[in-house]
Amino acid sequence: MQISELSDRSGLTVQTIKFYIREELLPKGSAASSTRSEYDDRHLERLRLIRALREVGDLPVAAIKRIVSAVDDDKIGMHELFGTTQHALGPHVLPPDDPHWRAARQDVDALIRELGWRVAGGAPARDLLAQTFVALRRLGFPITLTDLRPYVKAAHDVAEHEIGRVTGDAPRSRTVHSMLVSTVLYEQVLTALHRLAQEDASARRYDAD
Amino acid sequence: MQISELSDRSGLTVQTIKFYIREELLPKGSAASSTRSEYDDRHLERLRLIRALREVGDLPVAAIKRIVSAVDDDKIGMHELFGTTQHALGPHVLPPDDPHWRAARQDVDALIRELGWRVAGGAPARDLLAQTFVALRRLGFPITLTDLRPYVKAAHDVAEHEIGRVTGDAPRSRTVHSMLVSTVLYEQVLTALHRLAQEDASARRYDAD
DNA sequence: AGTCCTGGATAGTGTTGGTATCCAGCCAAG
DNA sequence: CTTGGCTGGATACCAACACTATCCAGGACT
Repeated sequence: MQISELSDRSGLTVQTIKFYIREELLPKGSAASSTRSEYDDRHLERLRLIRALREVGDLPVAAIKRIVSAVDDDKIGMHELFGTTQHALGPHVLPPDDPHWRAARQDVDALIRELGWRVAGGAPARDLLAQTFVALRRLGFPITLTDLRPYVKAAHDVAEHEIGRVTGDAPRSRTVHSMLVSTVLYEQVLTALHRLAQEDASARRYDAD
Repeated sequence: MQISELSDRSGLTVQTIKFYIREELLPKGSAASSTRSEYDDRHLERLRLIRALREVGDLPVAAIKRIVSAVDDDKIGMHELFGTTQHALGPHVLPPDDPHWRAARQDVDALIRELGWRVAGGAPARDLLAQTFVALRRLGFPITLTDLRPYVKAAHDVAEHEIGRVTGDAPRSRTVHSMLVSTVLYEQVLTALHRLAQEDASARRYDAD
């Protein structure tokens, strides 16, 4: 397959594919001559993955690079890859050394401990949650455990379902893709449905019609 | 209050505040002299809102501008403001005229109809969901109604809880803030908890320990 | 022989979200 | 009544990001 066919089948321009090769998101094709390379289905599949992570997951190119190099490293186990993905998802802002922030972060840590969840201490999602706690408090809407309960339940139920869906007895590349799909794409599914459900609830509450 | 105090209390630099005034996110202070303006608590509160929408919600400045001008317009009702916020959240990519995409969009519309949800036809979240459908299909993980069920339930439960929490008998500004908080900030809460729950599930599944 | 495509390199583009600087004018402290 | 710091307003500048455009010479197909 030439690069132009790869372009047609992936829906990305030749320039963009070259750019991804330069950035090491996509491996080079095998050189057939000094001015021609051969690409195969693995290149195509990789491009589709990149496109999904970029367009749906809105991940920066640098984050995708970290993910795909973990994907390509056979020594990296599934749970480790999970951690890599979580780091790629962000947030990418490092928390300030602020007393409010430290308190929020401790609240988050306490919550996770209380729930008995096994989550790495350095998981970025801890910071993400702490960040919202700080913002909510600043805006005069402090969050309580009661407020959180429905979210915890929803998150838990959905995650439970997701982990069951990741294929177990399949080639590594399939399992890995299935995991990335679960974390990055289904996160958007949940977000989209959440927004739709909110609009419905708002219509029922405010829009008599 | 001078601008420097506003800066200290909001945690934003003077330059950034000036920038927000230029971009019409924040109204000017009342001119006390040709080189001095007076700011009040409403300015501070507005800045805190802007900061939350930027840093937690990751909304672009232009989107925040649209939100705050809807907030400031007393003629705009709560449900209408909801729609404005949804549009501000995106996605900001307009869908291509592609048969796969149209099919996905029809699936989404059918789903919403089946659920009986009252959602505007032009709601951007429809496109967001359709976009994930297309990507999932392209990656060889087509989504089914069964896959969606837990997400629908989770989204519905959480939204139901949220709409109940929006204060009813309070000054408009408080109600409006409470609505924005529910949509933008609690979306991040749900996302963060989802990621944490996934990591826990992954640890239990893959990381014997 | 001519036309098209290619790999590889380098430079340029548009958007976003601020920063930095400069300039007078003012205001309060000494 | 001067002096030092802060101000509004204007303008310029900047870095990151994700491409996009151009150019080149060397194949390859027709």
